[in-house]
Order: sequence, then C-alpha cells, then structure tokens
Amino acid sequence: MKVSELSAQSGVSVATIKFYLREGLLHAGLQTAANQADYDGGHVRRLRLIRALIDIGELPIAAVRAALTAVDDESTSLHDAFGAVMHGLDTVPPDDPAPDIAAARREVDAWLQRRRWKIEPDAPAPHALASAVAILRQFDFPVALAHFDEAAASAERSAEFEVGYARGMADRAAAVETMLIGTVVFERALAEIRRLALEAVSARIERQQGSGRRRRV
Amino acid sequence: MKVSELSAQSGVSVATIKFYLREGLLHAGLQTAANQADYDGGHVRRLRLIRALIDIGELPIAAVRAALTAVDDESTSLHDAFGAVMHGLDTVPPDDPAPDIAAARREVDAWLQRRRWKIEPDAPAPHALASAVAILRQFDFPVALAHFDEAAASAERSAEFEVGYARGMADRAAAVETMLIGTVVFERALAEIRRLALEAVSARIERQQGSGRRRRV
DNA sequence: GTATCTAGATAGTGCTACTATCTGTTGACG
DNA sequence: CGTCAACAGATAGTAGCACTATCTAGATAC
Repeated sequence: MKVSELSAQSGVSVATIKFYLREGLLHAGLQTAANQADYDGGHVRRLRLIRALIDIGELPIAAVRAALTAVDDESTSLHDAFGAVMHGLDTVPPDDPAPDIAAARREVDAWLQRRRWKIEPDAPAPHALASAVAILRQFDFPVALAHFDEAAASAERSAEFEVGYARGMADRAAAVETMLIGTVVFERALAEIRRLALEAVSARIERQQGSGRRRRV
Repeated sequence: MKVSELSAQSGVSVATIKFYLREGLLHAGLQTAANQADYDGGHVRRLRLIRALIDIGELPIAAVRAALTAVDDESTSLHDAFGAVMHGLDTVPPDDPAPDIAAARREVDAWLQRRRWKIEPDAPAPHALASAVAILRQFDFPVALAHFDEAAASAERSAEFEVGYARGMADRAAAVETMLIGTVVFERALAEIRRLALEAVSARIERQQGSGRRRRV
C-alpha cells in the first residue's frame, strides 16, 4: 500500500501522515526503494488509534506518543501501558497546590483507602478530583466524597467488565489497544450521555414551569 | 478593590485580567478616575467562574464568552443559558459525517426518542455520541445503544437533582452560574472517578494474575 | 518519456491564550 | 511638594501546538 492509499483509507492527509512518521507516532513502512515504502493494514489501524486518541480523547501529540510507546513495548505490562495513557489524559499537578485543594486531596486519599482502590502515588487523577471538589465548594456546593460512592461503585463495575474484556483478548497488543480505546472513548460517550440527560431534564422542567407555574427564570 | 488586589484574591495575573476585560469575559470595574477603577467581590467570583470553565471545562475563550453572555442576559431563559454552555463543550459536527457515523447517529436519535429525551436538533452531543459509538465499532467493540441504558438512567437521576438544585436558587444569575459550574465540574469529577476505578481494577487484576496464574501479559 | 508520485528534510502557517511594553495619568507616602 | 509605584487602556509580541507547504532527488505508471 502506498502512502496515498493509506491516506485515502484512513482519512488522514499525506502531509499529516508524514508528520506522524516524523513524530514517531506511526512506524515507517517497509522500504522498497530509496523513495518507496509499503504500508499495510497495521498502519491503517494505528492511524485510526492515533486519531481516536487525538479527536476523542483530546490527548496532545506527546501523550499519544507516550501511550503508543507503552503499547509497542512488549516488556511493559498491560497495567503499566494502560497507566501511561491515564497519565496523558490529565495534566500533572503543581508542586504547591492551593490550600483548599490540598485539603480536598487528603479527603480524596482517605476515600480511596476506604474503597480499597490502590492508585499509583503520582497519578494525576486524585489531584484532578480534589481540584474539582475544591472548586465546587468555592461555589457553595455542599459536596462530600461520600456523594460519589454510588458513581464509584458503578464505575468499578463497568471497569471490571472493561478490564476483563481487554484481558481476554488473544494477544497483548490487542489487549492494550482495546484498553486505550475503551478508556478514552467510553469516557467520552458517558460524558455525552450525561450532557444529553442534563439538557433533556432541563428542557422538561423548563416546559413544566413555563406552562404550569408561569414562572420566568 | 484595585486590580492588584483582585489579582491577588483570584490568583489571576493582572495582565490576564486585563486580557479578560478586553475580551469581554469580565465586566469593567466602577471607574473612579481616568486611570482608576474599583472592583468588588463579584469580579472575584466571576474570575473564579472563568477559570473553572477554562481549567476544568477546558472551554475556549470564545465559548466562555458565549456562556457568560447568556448568563448575564436576563432575557435568556435558564434552559437556554445552560444550552449555550453545552454547545461550547462539544465541537460542532461537520455537514457530511462519515457513513458509519451517520448510521450511528440515526441509532442515537432513535434511542433518544425511546428515552423521551428531547434534545435540540442542532445540539452537538448526539453527534459526539454517535462518533464515539462508530469508533468503538471500528475497533470491534460490539456496542449497542441499549448498553448505555443504565448509565443514562443514572445520569437522568443525577441531572434531576442538579437541575432542581439550581432552579431552587434565589435569583436567576445564581441559578445559571450553579448550572454552569455543576455541569462542567461534576462531569470532570465523574470522569476522574471512572479513571480511578479503571486504574484500581486494572492494578488489582494485574496483581491477581501476576501471583496466581503467573501469566505475563 | 514525461507527468505523477514518492520519501525525507526544512521551513512556514494559523490559531489560541496569554504576556510585555508603552503612554499618559493618578493616588499614596514621606 | 515631590516622587514613585500603581493604574487604565492600547498595541504589539510570544510560546506552544498541530499541522501544512515547499523543495529535492529519485521511482513509477501509462
């Protein structure tokens, strides 16, 4: 397969494919001459993965590269490869967080311990959750970590399914790829469902109040 | 309050405050002289809102402006103001989506109808959900919209709580602001919880398989 | 046999979110 | 009263990101 065909099949422009090759996101094709190389279905699939991480997961190029490096490195365990993606999704926290975030962070850590969720010490997610909680409190939301227990239990169930599904795959590469896509794309899908629910509920209540109680807000 | 004090209280640099003033995200202070203006707690709060939308919601400046304009316009209903934020969260879909996305989109629309979720026709969320579904299928996930029924029911319950909470507020401005923050920040918090669940479950299973079955993956 | 395509290298673009500098006041302090 | 940092407002500049365009020299397709 020539680069023009790869471009056509993947929907990614030739210029961008070259860019990804340079950036080390896409491995080179099989070189057949000084200026000829042959690409295959693996390249198409890899390009789809890259585009999904960028478009859906909104990962920066550097994070995509880190994730794909972990995918390709056979010596990286499935869990560690997966961790590499997670780290790319969130931004790393500063060394000196604001006091209200630090307080929320301690609550988050205690909550994680209660749930028996073992999280890598330098994972960005606990900090991100603490930030969210701190901001909610700044805006007078009376929020406690316990409010998230139900969501956490539900997330745990679906995580068990997802991880089990990926682990059941034939080879490691497929398993890691599945974890990546699942993590990023399901997250997006669930977020969209939440947005849809909010819009639907908001519209319904607006209608009810608009007709019934004639209250303009 | 002078601009330096506003900067200190909000954690936003003076240069950035000026930038937000120029961009119309922050209303000017009360002018007391040709080069003096007085800012108050409302400015601090607004700056916090802006930073939350940018940092947590990752909205672009233009979307923040659109959202805040809707917040400030008393003639915009709470639901419409809220819709303005939602539109800023997702990117607008192209006119001619790929065929697999178009197919998924039809399923999404049917699903929404089954749920009796009334969604604005040009809302970006259904398209985003359809894209996610299409990508999952490209990677051989056997995904049907029905799989999201449980998540949707749960999202609907929490949306009812959120919208009710916001609607119960004293004045319209506070209600809209609460909707904004709630939408954006809770979404982030839930996403982080999902990531934490995935990491915890992945670590647990890795440990189990590592010791018990001696299977390196 | 010539028009098109190719790999690889280098340089440039468009966008976003700030950031820096300048100008002409103005208030605060000693 | 002087002076000096801080101020508002305007203009210009910057850094980072994700491409995109151009060029060269060689290969291919008809």
